[in-house]
Amino acid sequence: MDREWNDSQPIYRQLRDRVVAMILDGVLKEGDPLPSVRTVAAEYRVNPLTVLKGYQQLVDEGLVESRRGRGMFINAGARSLLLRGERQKFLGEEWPRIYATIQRLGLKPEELLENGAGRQPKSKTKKEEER
Amino acid sequence: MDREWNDSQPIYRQLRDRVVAMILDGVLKEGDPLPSVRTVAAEYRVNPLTVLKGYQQLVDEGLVESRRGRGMFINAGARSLLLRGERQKFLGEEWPRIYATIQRLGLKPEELLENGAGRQPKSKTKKEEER
DNA sequence: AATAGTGTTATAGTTAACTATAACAGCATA
DNA sequence: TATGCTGTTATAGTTAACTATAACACTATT
Repeated sequence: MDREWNDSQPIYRQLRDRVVAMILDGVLKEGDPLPSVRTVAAEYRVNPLTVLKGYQQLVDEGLVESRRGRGMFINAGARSLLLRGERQKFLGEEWPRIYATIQRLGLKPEELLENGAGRQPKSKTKKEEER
Repeated sequence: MDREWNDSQPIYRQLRDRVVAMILDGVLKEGDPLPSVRTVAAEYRVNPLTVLKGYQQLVDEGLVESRRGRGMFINAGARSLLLRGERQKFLGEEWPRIYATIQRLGLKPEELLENGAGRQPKSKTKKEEER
């Protein structure tokens, strides 16, 4: 967990996404408690209400259960629920846009998918440049 | 050009991105005029100031020149300037996040490459489900 | 000169995101 | 019972994005 924020999305959504990532990565397993609202707020120097808003989103999605006075806990089945939902969302809404961008920039999808890095296209030929 | 907006980014930035896409795709060539602020505002049913803000961004990036009373025009060298800049931005800031997501969701490169449109994962096996 | 297009600026209001601060409500444990 | 941790609600203020409406400044055409 690094503590940098991205200005392209509201903090509470990024917060939600991080927890989602932790669930998918198995860092947070079913039954596990989330780090408390206040803890996170302090650690990331963010308002507790902002953290709460991110967490509420998870509750609304049925991924997390909130027990007053105890904490918030990962629900049973959260991970497989996520795998289905996030896959669909990604393939349906995000990937098409991303793929179009890759094409537009003249990058090779195969290369990008092989090694996550994606080499810089160095000496571009005149042809490539003009496409 | 379809006229839908994405709630994940401010309209003026999406507007900017569309023009950029049109330049990269060769729909708008150097010297061409952009559709006028008022035209776009009317067509997309958006405030003229919002359109202007998107266009100003392009001016600030040196891609577009504004001539009062005449219109706004694509600068010389805009496309190659874009190819460099956008590639770097994409590879440096966006792709790493995207790639991580792909890994997390256990998506297969073949699946993604099949068609940019994105295909729904059909009957997933128990094994896949648990990763 | 008048008109109809351009970009630009001004004024003002709404909403969502975020912030600060404080208090309330429930649970566990010394 | 008191302390300290949870989630939750209340109040209020700031900022960015967006909106509506209007006017101004410039250019080209009639």
